[in-house]
Amino acid sequence: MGTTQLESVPEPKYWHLKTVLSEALDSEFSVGEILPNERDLAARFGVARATLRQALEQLELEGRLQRRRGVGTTVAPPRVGVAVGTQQHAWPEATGDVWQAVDCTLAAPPAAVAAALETRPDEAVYTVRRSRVSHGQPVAAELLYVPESSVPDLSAIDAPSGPARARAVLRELERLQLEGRDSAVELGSARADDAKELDRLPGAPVLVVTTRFLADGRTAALSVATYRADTCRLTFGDSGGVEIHQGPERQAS
Amino acid sequence: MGTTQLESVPEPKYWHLKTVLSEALDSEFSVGEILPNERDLAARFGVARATLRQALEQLELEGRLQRRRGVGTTVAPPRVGVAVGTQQHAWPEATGDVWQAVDCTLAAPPAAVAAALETRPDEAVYTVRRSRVSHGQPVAAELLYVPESSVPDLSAIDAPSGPARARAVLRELERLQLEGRDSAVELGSARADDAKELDRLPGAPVLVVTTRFLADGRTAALSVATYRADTCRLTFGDSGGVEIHQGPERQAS
DNA sequence: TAGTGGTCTAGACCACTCA
DNA sequence: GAGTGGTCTAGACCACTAT
Repeated sequence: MGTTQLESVPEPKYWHLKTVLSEALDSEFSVGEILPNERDLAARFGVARATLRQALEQLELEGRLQRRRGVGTTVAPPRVGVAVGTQQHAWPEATGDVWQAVDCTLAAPPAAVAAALETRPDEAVYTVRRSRVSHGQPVAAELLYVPESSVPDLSAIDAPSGPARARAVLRELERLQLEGRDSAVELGSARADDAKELDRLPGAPVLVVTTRFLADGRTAALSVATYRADTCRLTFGDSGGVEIHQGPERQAS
Repeated sequence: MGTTQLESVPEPKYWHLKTVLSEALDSEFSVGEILPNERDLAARFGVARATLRQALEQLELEGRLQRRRGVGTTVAPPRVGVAVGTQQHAWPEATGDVWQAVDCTLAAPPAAVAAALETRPDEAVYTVRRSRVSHGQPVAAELLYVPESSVPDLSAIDAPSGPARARAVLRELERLQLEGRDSAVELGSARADDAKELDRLPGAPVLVVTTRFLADGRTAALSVATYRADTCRLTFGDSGGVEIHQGPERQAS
């Protein structure tokens, strides 16, 4: 057969498409610009819409695109670097403007949380819900679990409800001598409640940062923070963190 | 039609499927067990294969499943915790068995790397390729960029080729006084070469850890490590890192 | 109401693994 | 060669946003 070039390893169409689009984004589009709609793009490249969508999904996963139902697909700005655990021995900041307390409940925690906290499954635990905003966009939703025994001086009277109670718990927590912290990062998909708070659809890819705060020789608090994977770059360590935007990515094929 | 329950917020089928499958995995399957094939599963749940696949993809993203072409879908073991930057002031280990040197070249680096290294774009940089294995599985592929000026005493004679040269570069690097390191974690998709090394298909989700090593008041080396997102939990900090496996995940709906 | 992305279907063929 | 997951098509309808 007179195929022009016999590809030894035939690249999937969507993969090739992704490369082409990626280069077009670099050279022909600027941040915030709206792309043609999916039906037009698919027709232009001569593929089915599902195939085009596979390419767009990857580009969205890599933080190059932003898609919103009813609106369209736009070129995403570079990922924002969010500091995570810069200070090895700092409590989750109660004040400052990065985290905003949303709510606080007192109840028995999920079994997995109780295990990580090394509390009895029936011991009541404060669950503080916070959200983090950066550059005007919501970037993370956090659940902070604080065993009642970590904040013994907190009385229900001090903390009547909601955000006020959350702040009271955080204030009490800071009185403890923090000895260290452990973190872990893994990929997850947004639960319905987190997705809503992050302005994404359920199932959207997120980076889950689990942090254990150690004080008095035990786990004094546990934070499970869910970051938008499409828009965030988590930075650790002394200073700001490295930014490498690989630019036009050439496929080795 | 006599639909049993009129869902006020109709959950997508694939989302509901994912929940059902997730529960089945918890209660009826054990690690390593093979699931029925996709065509059978789709028929059993009364959905198109594409819809079923959407659910499976999510579960794979969350590290619950492992799929291999030509073989089948199996229940994945819990994610392995891999230590990343446990020691704030440690060079990338040259010895030890976690990282294995694969290759080493000396050439002008990509522009983005040169910028992060603060070298002239034409300055030659050693590119050390290493792979990391954990529990017998490849978990990460790394490119370590070391400017020639960081290892001035290295001569071509010391390092004839391949892995030997890579080890020589690492040895020289360790002689510098390390002042600190910066890391950043973000979501990416595997390039073709990394995918091959990680035993995944191109485009597979990966956690990209970019680390800058500081010595002599400048960036002495830059590491770009690509971790399998499906099998890895990256741990930072003093000790091992937290493990929270949420178990059966109840959807708030 | 028009236009967007999100979901879903019922097929088809391909690339790969393994007996 | 049989069976698996991976890719692709050409439709359809739905949920959401803006006007």
